[in-house]
Amino acid sequence: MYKPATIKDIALALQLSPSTVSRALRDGYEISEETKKIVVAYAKQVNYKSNPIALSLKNKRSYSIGIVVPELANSFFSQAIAGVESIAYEKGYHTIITQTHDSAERELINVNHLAQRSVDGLLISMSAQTSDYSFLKNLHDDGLPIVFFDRIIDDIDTFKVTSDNFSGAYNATESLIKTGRKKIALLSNAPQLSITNTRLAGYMKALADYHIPFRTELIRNCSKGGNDYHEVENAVKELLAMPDKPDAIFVSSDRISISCIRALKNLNFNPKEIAVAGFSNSDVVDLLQPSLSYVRQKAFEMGQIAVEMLLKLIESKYPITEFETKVLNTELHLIK
Amino acid sequence: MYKPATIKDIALALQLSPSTVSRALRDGYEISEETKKIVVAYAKQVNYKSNPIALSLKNKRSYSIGIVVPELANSFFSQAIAGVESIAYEKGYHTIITQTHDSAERELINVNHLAQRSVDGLLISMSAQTSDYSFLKNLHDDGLPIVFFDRIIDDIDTFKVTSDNFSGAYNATESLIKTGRKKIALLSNAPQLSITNTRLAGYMKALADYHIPFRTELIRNCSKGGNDYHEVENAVKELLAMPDKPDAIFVSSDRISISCIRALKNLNFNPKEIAVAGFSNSDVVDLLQPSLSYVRQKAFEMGQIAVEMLLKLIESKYPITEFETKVLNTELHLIK
DNA sequence: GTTTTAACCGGCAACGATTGCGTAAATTAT
DNA sequence: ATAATTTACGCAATCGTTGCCGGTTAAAAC
Repeated sequence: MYKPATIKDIALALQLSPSTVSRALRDGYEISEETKKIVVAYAKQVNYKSNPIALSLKNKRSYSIGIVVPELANSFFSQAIAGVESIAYEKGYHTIITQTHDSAERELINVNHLAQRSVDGLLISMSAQTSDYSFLKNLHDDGLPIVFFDRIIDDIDTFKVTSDNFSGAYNATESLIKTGRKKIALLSNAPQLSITNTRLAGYMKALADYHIPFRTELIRNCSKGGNDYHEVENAVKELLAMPDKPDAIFVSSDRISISCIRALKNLNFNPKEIAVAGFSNSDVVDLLQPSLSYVRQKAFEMGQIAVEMLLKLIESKYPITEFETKVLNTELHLIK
Repeated sequence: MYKPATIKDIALALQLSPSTVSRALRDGYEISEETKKIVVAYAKQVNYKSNPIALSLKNKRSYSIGIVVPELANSFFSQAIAGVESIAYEKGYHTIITQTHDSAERELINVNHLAQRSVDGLLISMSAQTSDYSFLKNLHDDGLPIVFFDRIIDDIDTFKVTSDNFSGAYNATESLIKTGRKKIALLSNAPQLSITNTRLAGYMKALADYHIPFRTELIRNCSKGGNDYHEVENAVKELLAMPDKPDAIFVSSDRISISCIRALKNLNFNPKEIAVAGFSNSDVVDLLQPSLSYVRQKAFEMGQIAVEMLLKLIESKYPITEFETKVLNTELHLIK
């Protein structure tokens, strides 16, 4: 079996006590320079690396942070994770990434696993299908530092960072209106997500500002969040089969934007006939056909900010009671 | 701080010894049914969960496996990871995912971190920029179970799983030839990757079989693996500026396929003028414009097979000396 | 009635690293 | 020359859990 050198091994080989070796390696003041040299040299020779597991057990600190996202295949999340890593590595923390596939059950399992493997803190963007947040609340009450990003929740009082989803949705809707569209459908994600509702509000405000009546029959919730393509295709099909059918679709979810484009293609719809705008952080969204205007979130920055908040929580000597929710603006990219 | 209940806490509360509690919870034969009931009930009440860190320290088993991939944002890898997870969770293992961004340095750091956090084994697809495999070889020689997938290497003797890159490349090239293309350029990844060379061989064989001369000036290595778009754009630009310029491009790398498409669009090239075929597991490749024929790998299955191999290594009582390299076939999707 | 034999449970040590405390020897101060 | 201090190190406990060795009862066997 794989068996790295330990402090005891070194102590035995050098006829010293483990304590002395430990202190020598950490450059303790009570160890003679000569001894230090010997120990350090031998440690290097046998490629000694301190055992993080043992340290975690003793210190209850692991210098690793857990990341929980719905779906790695979603560009937004992989970009956010890259942002997290850029800061975390710099500060000496490692990241442990898990995905929930938008399943509440998997989310519970993953979060508990991370908590028990004593991550020092948790970055989480909630699964679309989670409605019971008590497991997170319990962990948080027990003192586990948690920061929410993107898909945040109200029930837990801590640092949060998300996009200005209201304005993003408003601007996207407005851009459709400005190109003459008046019957704008909305495809959205599961209604228990914070972002779903905020984006709905932005959409409604834009309609109101331009005196376009709000029609509930133009709203479709795809509660499986685009994990089920057929749910989206059916929604699109229904919309386009309406007698007074929409001339545009605003998609308020990243995954569903792509599914919507695919549905329009599969249903052989003329791109001129129906305009699409949607949230998307896909790195190929500009190459898609039918094309769409898209709202891009600052995913990388969001990851960076989230982890900075988390590290503040982790490294604070005293409990923090004043929390902030940061809101990042979005960028609207129009079809050329 | 977050402080879960321990066996000691239970022992103290129930006036028992820690050993008794431990055995009661694991249903040891030497504990009376009555005591077991009491202990189990109390453990449930205080939500006792065994501390995996302590267990790892003691047993040198963590029931977690490390996954190292170049890039999470690459659909191929996120699909493979999903495959790994599907099996791993079922068998009671957790996954710890890290990405290298194709950096040799980051790969070294991540692998060492995983090894020291005592993962029971490692699944790895090599970074494009790694040329020194000694760190892996050392770990492997020390007994750490390792399975390579997709981007495998020859230097280490263990289980491996990859795609039939030769046939994939052959078929894609052949499809271009069959549509009348004769001057087929090749865009490929870093030459130290196994897959790069195998795909090159498939490309060359197809040319040879159809009596098309092989021209080195039509080969371009993008050694940054598509992480640098401009590298790809320049390669495309150069190819298309040649006096006897190619009428088709075969892209032998997932990431670069997308970059190539983007380059052709940015350079305003007529899709009729130049046909493209490439490896891609993107879930939107069928929606891209300019469109391309694409070779799809069985990423999910590859992840499943890789983890099954790894679990065989991990759970085997005796050292395994007979290793297998599994090769999965690919699917060619032609432009409609 | 004495010995065997279960059934049940506790104590100790160990996994690897750290740390407060104790202490011997060496050095300095008086 | 003696006391006070410094230097340099070892001991033992700790984190949570489990394996191993005991030991104490009681019932069963002789």
